[in-house]
Amino acid sequence: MDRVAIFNDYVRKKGLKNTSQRMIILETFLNSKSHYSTEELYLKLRKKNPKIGYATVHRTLKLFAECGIAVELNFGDGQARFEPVNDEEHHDHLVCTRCGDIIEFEEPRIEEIQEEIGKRYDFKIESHRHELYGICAKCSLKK
Amino acid sequence: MDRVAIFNDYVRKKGLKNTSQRMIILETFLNSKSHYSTEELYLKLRKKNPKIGYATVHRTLKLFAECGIAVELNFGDGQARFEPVNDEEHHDHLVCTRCGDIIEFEEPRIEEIQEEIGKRYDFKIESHRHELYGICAKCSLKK
DNA sequence: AGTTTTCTGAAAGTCATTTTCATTATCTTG
DNA sequence: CAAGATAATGAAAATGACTTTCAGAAAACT
Repeated sequence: MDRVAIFNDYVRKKGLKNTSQRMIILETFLNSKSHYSTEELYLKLRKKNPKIGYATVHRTLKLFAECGIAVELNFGDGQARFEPVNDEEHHDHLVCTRCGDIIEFEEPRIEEIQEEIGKRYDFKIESHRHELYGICAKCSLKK
Repeated sequence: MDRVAIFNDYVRKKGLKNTSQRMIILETFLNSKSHYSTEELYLKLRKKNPKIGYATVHRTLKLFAECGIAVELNFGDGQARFEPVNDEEHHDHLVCTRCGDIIEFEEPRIEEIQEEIGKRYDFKIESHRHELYGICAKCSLKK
């Protein structure tokens, strides 16, 4: 089931309504390089749809997170970012503290060890965040 | 060098002043179970020292982080938390999403893999955050 | 002790986010 | 399809954590 279908299902089940704004936001959100903050997505949407309000964008992003087609990320810059979720793959992030660039990485071994840690503490892991902060290759060169 | 000495050194080097408030805050901060938010530490300090202001507590916690005797953590509840740093050991956190309890874990294998990932992307890692969210043993029992 | 400089606490200001509320749009039912 | 019920929207106000301001207080230097 693709993410649009998941969202529509969620909306139906919850008795919510399917509005044009939500569709526009969903489409733009899914068809873009990820890691949008509310502000960024709002500004982007605004260009083509000047009538969409900031609050709606924010509410809709929260809704995406709620129904599982997005995750909320926070890289310590003081604003939440949202990333479309892809069921097949899970990744974490390298965050460049100089240019703000975000690189995704996958590491199944870490996922395994996490499971192990959960068992060790009798802790039911539901989600995690794992971010590595530092200087990316480009910035290292630039000096 | 213990953390009080590190702090005093830092203050001296930077031309800052050594005030009674800072000493009180430092002592309370170090001698407590960790993971205080500014608010929590402020309320605790207030009981014995009604004259200490919120801003001072917050500024001082930031100062601790700056001089390396504390780290700032963020568990997604909208407020920063500070934890005293212990040079010898490094740990990450399990955060119970039901009761807010925080359990520390150490896992050298993950630290190693992180190094490896840094090399893979030619990325100079300076810090990281790794948190596992879920339900702790106690809360699982409570139903 | 006097001077300079940093600190402090209270209050005001920021900034992202959230809520409110009057209006509008969607959905369901008749 | 129209009417009524209900949720959604956008603008503005509110919130809450954090940050800054500023006048008086405290520390460090001379």
